[in-house]
Amino acid sequence: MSHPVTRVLALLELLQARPGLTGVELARRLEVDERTLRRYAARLGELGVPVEAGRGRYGGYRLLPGYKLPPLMFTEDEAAAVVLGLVAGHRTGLAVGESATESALAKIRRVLPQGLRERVEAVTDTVGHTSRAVPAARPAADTLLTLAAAARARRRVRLRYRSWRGEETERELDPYGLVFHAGRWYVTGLDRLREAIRTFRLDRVVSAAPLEERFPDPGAFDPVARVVESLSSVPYRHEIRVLLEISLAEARRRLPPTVATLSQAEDGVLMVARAERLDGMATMLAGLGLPFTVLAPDALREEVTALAGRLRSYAAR
Amino acid sequence: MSHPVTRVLALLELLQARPGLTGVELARRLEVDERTLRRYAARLGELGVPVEAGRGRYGGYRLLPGYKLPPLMFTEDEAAAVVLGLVAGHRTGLAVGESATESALAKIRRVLPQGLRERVEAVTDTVGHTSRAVPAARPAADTLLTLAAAARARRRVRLRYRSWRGEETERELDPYGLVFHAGRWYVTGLDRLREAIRTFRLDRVVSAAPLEERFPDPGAFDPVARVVESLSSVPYRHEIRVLLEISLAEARRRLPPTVATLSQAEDGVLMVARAERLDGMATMLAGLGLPFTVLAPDALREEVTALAGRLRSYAAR
DNA sequence: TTTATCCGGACGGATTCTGCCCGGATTCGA
DNA sequence: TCGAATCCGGGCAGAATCCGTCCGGATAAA
Repeated sequence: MSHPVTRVLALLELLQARPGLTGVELARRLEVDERTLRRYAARLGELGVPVEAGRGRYGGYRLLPGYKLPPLMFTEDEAAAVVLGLVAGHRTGLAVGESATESALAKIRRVLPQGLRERVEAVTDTVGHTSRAVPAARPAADTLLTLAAAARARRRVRLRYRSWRGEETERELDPYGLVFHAGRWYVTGLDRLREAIRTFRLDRVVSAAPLEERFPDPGAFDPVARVVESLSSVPYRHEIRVLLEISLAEARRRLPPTVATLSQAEDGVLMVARAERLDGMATMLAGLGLPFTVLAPDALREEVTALAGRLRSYAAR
Repeated sequence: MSHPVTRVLALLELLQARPGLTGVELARRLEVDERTLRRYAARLGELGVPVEAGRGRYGGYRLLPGYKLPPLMFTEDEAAAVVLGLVAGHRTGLAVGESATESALAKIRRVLPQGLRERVEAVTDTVGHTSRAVPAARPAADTLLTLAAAARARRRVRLRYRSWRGEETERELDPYGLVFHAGRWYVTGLDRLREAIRTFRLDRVVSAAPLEERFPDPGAFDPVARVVESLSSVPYRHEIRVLLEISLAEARRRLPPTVATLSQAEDGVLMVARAERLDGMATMLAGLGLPFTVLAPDALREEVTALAGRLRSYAAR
């Protein structure tokens, strides 16, 4: 072991992989005197990588979070897992910070040893998927982090938001929760501009800045249910009410929450939904393959009857 | 800038973030003489982090892949993206190497500066999901990397495999491709033990070692189709053939490949599938909401007719 | 109390670091 | 071909750093 830079990094690597090693052991591994080992530990502290030591029996050294991120000493397996994890996040839409993800990937790929890089690329090149990649619509990492921290701390945020039309508005929001749904990130909470619960897509958030104001605990507010509800509460023309002869649990498994609201009723499950066109609803009901009763509207009964007629004609071909 | 260890790491950080910086610029940023900067570059080389320099106009320094992975100097956004990417991969099942992922996450979390760690944890703690997490069934990173490299290089592998019953077998496989499907990784290829195409789950692979033998290009072999087929080629009772009045692209969007095989025909799309029960198939066809012609079997026509009758009665309630 | 662990200043000899000097090599575009 | 812009590395001398050794002391847990 020839040089201090080498040894200091080796110490960092040992401590990242194995918190709690003793000074004797670390000195042995680095082939230095214990006093020197202590100097290296101090050196890491000067680098912004504080090292804490427990004294006495069962003592040893471990890294503490510092004011900055230290060099990360990954093994090859870990680096591969990181690359594939980033790629996976990208594919599913769960990745955040397009630029942060891309630059992290670039940094790793640039220095991946040849053999490992080929193996990792073989995975990404050869793997086939049976489900489609999610179209890109990702929030900046900072937006997500800021809103999550604000939601947890119950702090109001000032939100600059760009609507689908391109208009920018600024408002204050009490963020109640974050939801990941169908490849997109949403924040839902009390919009102080409208004094109503609103849901926003994070990829449309231009900026989010925490304010000093706190908001009270929203109690049993369910962000997931709320996002799903707001996504489905487009003012469709028809309100539909159908009684399904099925259990509530099974209905929940079969029907996406974005499609209908389900509740237990006397003779089955009450499904309440909205639809622009009733023929599509008739088709969906037929596709459930179970007995149902149309409570409203009458026009849906007619659509179901018409569908039955069509099926009859198809079978007769 | 006080100390050589500090400066060498600062150089590494600069080069990871900005390949191509000139010696003059790097020396300025590190507040050292250019000659010293050159010495630092050489020092990185000694650390196993080779630095290449382009001479002449538009020259500059950049990192090369070395024989080992260097310390990775991530920004806070990048680290957050890595953590969230790993968590995303874990959730979707696309993550590999349970232990590699966990240890990489542990390494980062241990040293994330307080503020950033809280923000990242706020995300993972507060986010709600509308789709379910995939149950864990992940291959070791090494297994995946080895098989992918072998598939690409068309090298046979010796596979030790544990069946669902717990029996271990050893065989040689010509891996044609890897597929990720429904939260699981599969490899498909020519099983030299059976001399037939077989599909294996990677989480059941005990070990995979590349051999010297090469295998010929499998030509137009489609690993995705094959995996899907082998997963669905349970010997269902009925073969079904239906002509759908729809485009092939739309059919592919509406019908999961695990359900049916689709091909372009003269008057629409030919759907070939297998089913144990025809009433379920009738229901599915009704749920497509488009005209169709049952080519076979006759019993399916009867089931469609029966479904039409049932729908008629529901509408009459 | 005992055992096992970490702590840090001081010293002196050995080694390394650094800026400066300098002649040389290599790209690229006009 | 030339000029501009870039990298290269040995040598020198003064400054800085490294390292083992020494040592008295502090801290946990059983």
